[in-house]
Amino acid sequence: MILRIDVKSPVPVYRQIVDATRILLVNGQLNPGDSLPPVRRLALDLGVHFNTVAEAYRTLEEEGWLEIGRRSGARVVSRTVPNRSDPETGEAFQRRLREMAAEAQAHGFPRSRITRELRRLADTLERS
Amino acid sequence: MILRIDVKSPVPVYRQIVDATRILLVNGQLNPGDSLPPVRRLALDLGVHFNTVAEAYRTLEEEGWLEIGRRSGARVVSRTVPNRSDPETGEAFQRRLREMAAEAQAHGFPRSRITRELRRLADTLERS
DNA sequence: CTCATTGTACATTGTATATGTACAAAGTAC
DNA sequence: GTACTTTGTACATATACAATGTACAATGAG
Repeated sequence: MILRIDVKSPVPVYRQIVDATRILLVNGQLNPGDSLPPVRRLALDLGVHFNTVAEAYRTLEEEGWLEIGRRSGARVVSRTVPNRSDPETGEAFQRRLREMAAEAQAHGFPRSRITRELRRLADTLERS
Repeated sequence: MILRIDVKSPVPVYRQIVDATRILLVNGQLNPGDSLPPVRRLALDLGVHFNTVAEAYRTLEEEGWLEIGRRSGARVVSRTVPNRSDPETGEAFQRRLREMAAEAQAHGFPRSRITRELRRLADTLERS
């Protein structure tokens, strides 16, 4: 499993691991039955402590993606997606989207590229 | 100035203030010459300590949006947008976009609504 | 049965957020 | 010009959380 994390980011490392892994899970690059690397192994690869990785695995387990066993390690399980999406999720999604767009513009990122990236992601999601 | 913040959010309050204000600035709802409320006033409105608001103002000042004076308070200044957007900003934007989409899907948010929100924001940005 | 491999528990340390309190600066009123 | 009020600033403190260090427990392999 290849992840890139940034220790200088304000986003905590364990959450970066969660976020990156969740993308693999949603995209079907990790499927039920697949094993994740042992915490010590992934920790070495990423250059962090194994407890940090363990925390990330536990978070993903709470979200229903993984099953963790003492000797068996972390294994992807088939997950029943919550089909009842609360309205708050939608609002938060919209708000964070606007925040990110504003921040990108503030960094000098041209509006045309923002719209392009937004549409590109929309297309990708539609096709997969 | 009307902002909504959430003290239960994992995002720190001062950053929520920064993010929300930045949207107003980018959208032209706050313009050069406009004054922001005194820190004690906005703090009362939001239900936080005034030093928390002051920290947000300082962050926006560092980003080049504001000018802060002892007695004059915080005032919006005309800002020269960095026209040289470093490639890292673009990559980070794409990555965070994908992370958010994955998280929304994990929460049961239907893919169709995600694509709709993405395109809606793209349209809005294009027209304004 | 033994042991290596795996995750877990918990104490410790560092960092960042939010607050409390005292202070400094700078307009305003007279 | 002096006193006062309004503004932001500085810094010490409390707390929460992230990351680590270290010891332990469970479990599959041989």
